[in-house]
Amino acid sequence: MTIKIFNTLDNRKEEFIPRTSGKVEMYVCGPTTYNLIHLGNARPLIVFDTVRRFFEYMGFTVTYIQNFTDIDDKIINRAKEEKMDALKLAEKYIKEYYNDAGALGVRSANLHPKVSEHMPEIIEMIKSIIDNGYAYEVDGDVYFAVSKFGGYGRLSGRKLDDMQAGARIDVDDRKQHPMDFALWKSAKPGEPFWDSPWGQGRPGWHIECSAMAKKYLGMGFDIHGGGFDLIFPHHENEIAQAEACVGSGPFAKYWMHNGFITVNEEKMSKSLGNFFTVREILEKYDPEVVRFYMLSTHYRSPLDFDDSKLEMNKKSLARLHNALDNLETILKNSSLGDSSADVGDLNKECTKLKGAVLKAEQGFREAMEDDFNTALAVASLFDLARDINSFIGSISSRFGQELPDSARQTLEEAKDKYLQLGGVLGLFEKRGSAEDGSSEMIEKLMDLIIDVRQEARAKKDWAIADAIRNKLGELGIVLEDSPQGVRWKRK
RNA sequence: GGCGGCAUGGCCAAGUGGCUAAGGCAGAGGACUGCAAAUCCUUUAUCCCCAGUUCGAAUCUGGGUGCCGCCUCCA
Repeated sequence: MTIKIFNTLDNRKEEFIPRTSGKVEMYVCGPTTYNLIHLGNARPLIVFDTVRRFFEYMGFTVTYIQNFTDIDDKIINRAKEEKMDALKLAEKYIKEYYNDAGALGVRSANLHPKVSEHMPEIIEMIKSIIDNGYAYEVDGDVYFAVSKFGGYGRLSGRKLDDMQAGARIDVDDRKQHPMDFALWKSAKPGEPFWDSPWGQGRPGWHIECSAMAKKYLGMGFDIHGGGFDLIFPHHENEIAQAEACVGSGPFAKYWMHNGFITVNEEKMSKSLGNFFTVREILEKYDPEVVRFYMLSTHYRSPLDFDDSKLEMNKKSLARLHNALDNLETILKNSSLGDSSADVGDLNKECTKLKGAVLKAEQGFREAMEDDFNTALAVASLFDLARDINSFIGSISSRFGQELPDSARQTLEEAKDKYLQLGGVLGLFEKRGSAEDGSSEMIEKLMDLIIDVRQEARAKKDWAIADAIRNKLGELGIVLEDSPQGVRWKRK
């Protein structure tokens, strides 16, 4: 087993060697909680959640940390608009985060540290950086001196001199170097603040991740992830801060970055009117479709959203679900039959499906081991779906609803593996639906309706049978008379 | 201006030197079915252009064209 990861630090795929055998420690930059999360936020969540699931599938124990930036200019501004306390506002959107992320099948991290709860660590870190000569204070602000830090620019492949030429920002003349960035910002009147050796203020954006990752994972942890746009300056700065604080590196061994999301081929922005929150998308599409779509392309490639692509993926995903439905239908509706007939061919077919299961699992694993190639892994799932469907078709045409024991066992195994592999991608999970007993009642009612219709069909009373099916269709329920039995599902 | 990425069938998307260029969606034909659905089978590409390296390239090199991202506390 060799897992390869494309490491932004060296710009190539590298073999993954964990710091501690059998364990993976990863830190992923979480959202700034000033609004509902949008599609762009959703991609790293889904990508790294999947990375985490794959490591677990491979037997690793994963420690997954994802922060919340709950102190930030955007939060402060928004809080002013809403005449609300900044931290309360952040708290509100953290709750909303769990709602949306959960819908997308993103599991909670082992820890979700917040900036506001790590002031002592952040201040300590800034002090160390100053003591080590990598930062300086000006009028209550503290800046990191990029020219003092030799490795600055390694992650993003930039040189300080090149960046000066193209800098478009107004240069603050209190900075020693135009690229110097704030570690601590003095508070303006009315803004939230914390006491520090440099007066009242709050941390700069970059220092939080360095401080929290270092606290919970220590220097030299395995994987640091985030969106492409964070490479510079955020992650570049994180490295500089952490390594300047400790006096040595590396901060993290593997840096992973997911590609950007566009909507109708354009970057999402409020001014273009193509800015979508996760919640808006989920009003129109099942979260599983969104997740499936995000995983149908390699995580480093750009990904474009529009309705036609989501519709397409909805149909693709339905195919995977149909195979699962086919499995469940035949296992539910069949009784054990006499397997003495045709046993030779049956054994051959069972062996064939078992082989297909193994092949799919191997293909899936190899795809994922190669820098988490989910697009290729999905293909293994489709292959397996086809093999399962073929097997079911062949078996049921031969044995009807009397399923020989060996066939049942083979199907159970295939189903387990199919669910497991889908689960690595976060698919096929049943979520939501409160356990209030109503779903059980619906099941029973549907069984009743189907029985009545089956009686009509037995008498070849197609008018009644079709009327029932059509009426149900109007209610959004689809009936399918498969050879393995009748099944229903919501549209 | 600096740095980086991308260009594969109608659409989406794997593949980075060599068996028949994955998989999905859409389309066509067939099987099954009371019909419908689901399912199965068959079918659709020489990989943006030019030049080169090589026995051999979608895959490497050079040039061209087009698109995109970062350099703005935007994931």
